[in-house]
Amino acid sequence: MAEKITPRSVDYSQWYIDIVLNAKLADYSPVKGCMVIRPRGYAIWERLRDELDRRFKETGHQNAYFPMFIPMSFLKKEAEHIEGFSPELAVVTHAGGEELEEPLVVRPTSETIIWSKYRDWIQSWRDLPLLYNQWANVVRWEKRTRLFLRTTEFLWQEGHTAHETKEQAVQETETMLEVYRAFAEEYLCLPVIAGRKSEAEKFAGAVATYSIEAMMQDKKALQAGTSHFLGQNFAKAFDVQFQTREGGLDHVWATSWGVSTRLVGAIIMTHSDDKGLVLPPSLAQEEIVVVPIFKSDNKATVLEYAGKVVAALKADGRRVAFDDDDSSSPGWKFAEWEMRGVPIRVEAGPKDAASGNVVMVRRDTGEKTFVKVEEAAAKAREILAAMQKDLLEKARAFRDANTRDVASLDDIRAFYGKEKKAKKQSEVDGESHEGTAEAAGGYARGLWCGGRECEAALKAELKVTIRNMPFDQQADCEGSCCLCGAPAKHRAIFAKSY
RNA sequence: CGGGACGUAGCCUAGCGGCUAAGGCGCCAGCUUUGGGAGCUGGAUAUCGGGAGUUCGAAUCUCCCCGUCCCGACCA
Repeated sequence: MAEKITPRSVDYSQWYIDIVLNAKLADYSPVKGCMVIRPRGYAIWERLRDELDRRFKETGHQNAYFPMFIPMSFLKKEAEHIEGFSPELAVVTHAGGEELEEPLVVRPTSETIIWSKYRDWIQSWRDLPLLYNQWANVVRWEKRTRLFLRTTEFLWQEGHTAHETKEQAVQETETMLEVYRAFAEEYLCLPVIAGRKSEAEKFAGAVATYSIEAMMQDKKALQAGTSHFLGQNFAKAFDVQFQTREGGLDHVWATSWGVSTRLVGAIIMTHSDDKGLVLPPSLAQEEIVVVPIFKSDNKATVLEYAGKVVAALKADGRRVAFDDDDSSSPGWKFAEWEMRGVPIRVEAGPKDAASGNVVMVRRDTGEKTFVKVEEAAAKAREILAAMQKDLLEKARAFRDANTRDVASLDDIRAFYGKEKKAKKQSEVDGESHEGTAEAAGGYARGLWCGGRECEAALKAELKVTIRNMPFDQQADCEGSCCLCGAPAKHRAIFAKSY
């Protein structure tokens, strides 16, 4: 059979699409830019969602649900907000066979409808803080879509909190970004950089936006989560005031924060290879697949043996698939389960049954281990734990190897200019051989003055933008802006991004 | 939203104005097989993306629309 997955070295975009479609994570819908999330894809989202939800509850948040239809007038109450979102709104003008008096916007985000209710619910400082989250779908009419990464409709969570003081709201913004950072690294094996967004990149209506940024295998950055300090902007727009401890009146301070199904795309693009999906064990629908290898004359023996292995693994708490289908060959099954990203494959055949072993194969490294059957459960646990750790470290090493300190615009040009040469070279060669490692680019780290102009100029010239200003790298920012030479204020990460 | 490419069975592809739209993969049945995508025999599956037009005749030519991919613009 023909190779199903386009190698990364040939066409990174096509590789990504091939994985999503062939691993049956998602499919296209009849409506442009929308996607159907299939069970294997949704399972990843479910696991991710459940763990994140647990972490939200642990930090004192509650879930609620607000409607998807928002009166158009609500969005107009916050000037920057409507300006930022209006190009991508879907609007309902007719319902029940009649034209509506006021058009309804299908939510692109829920700040406005939520704040319209917070106005009713918040009277006193005793009502604060209000720490709500909702899991929902949102719609943004995107011009250019990509499965999971940018779709017209997507699933996400949006936290919306209200606080008594500015300090508390800022604290909440930072706390939630830290929840995202820890979650991304521990659970998704995505090494991320937590930092503050530039003015140009911040959320429409926010005072400050923070993000976690991940690097994909093509060295482009992907914003994996955001947390916004909204100041009193929405409280003022929706007139949400409360009585302070001192008896005065003040507008409440707000935050919002979210991650979306885009994370599924980030996971795919960070860990997977040319054989298919690679998943962190934490997210895998099945941690282990057991493939019995039998002939017709030993089928019963082998199946019984393999069945015992399955039982032992399940008894140890593992999520196990048992592929005892007799119509496809072992080789087929191996390839198929690798495509699906199952972390461990256990092979159990007649030779193993005779020797009391099984073969354990690790998805990310391909490493084969012969294990005594009574040690299989312990060994599986060990491999899964190692894989969870190694995937993060491998991604971190890749990122660090593709991060460079820059001091001038020429440094940046050289950093990304190489990529152009590499592309031209590969065009000459007809095909490139090395995979993504050959392309230049990645994160450029340098001092920045904070000015909008030099950031915009950089974007215009190289399509490189400021991803964020890492929290842990703001000490010692003396020097000049690597873009314009003015006195620097921050240290920023520059990169091409999704 | 502009430029380009593409759309033929579940998937990939041939056919590019003329007879009943062809092949591979997959699928179904049976036999045989199974340690890295097996084999044989038989079988089913196509409003040729949709619509309109040109023509004696359209998968094939023209126009419009829809969708996917790539480039650009845009993008909390």
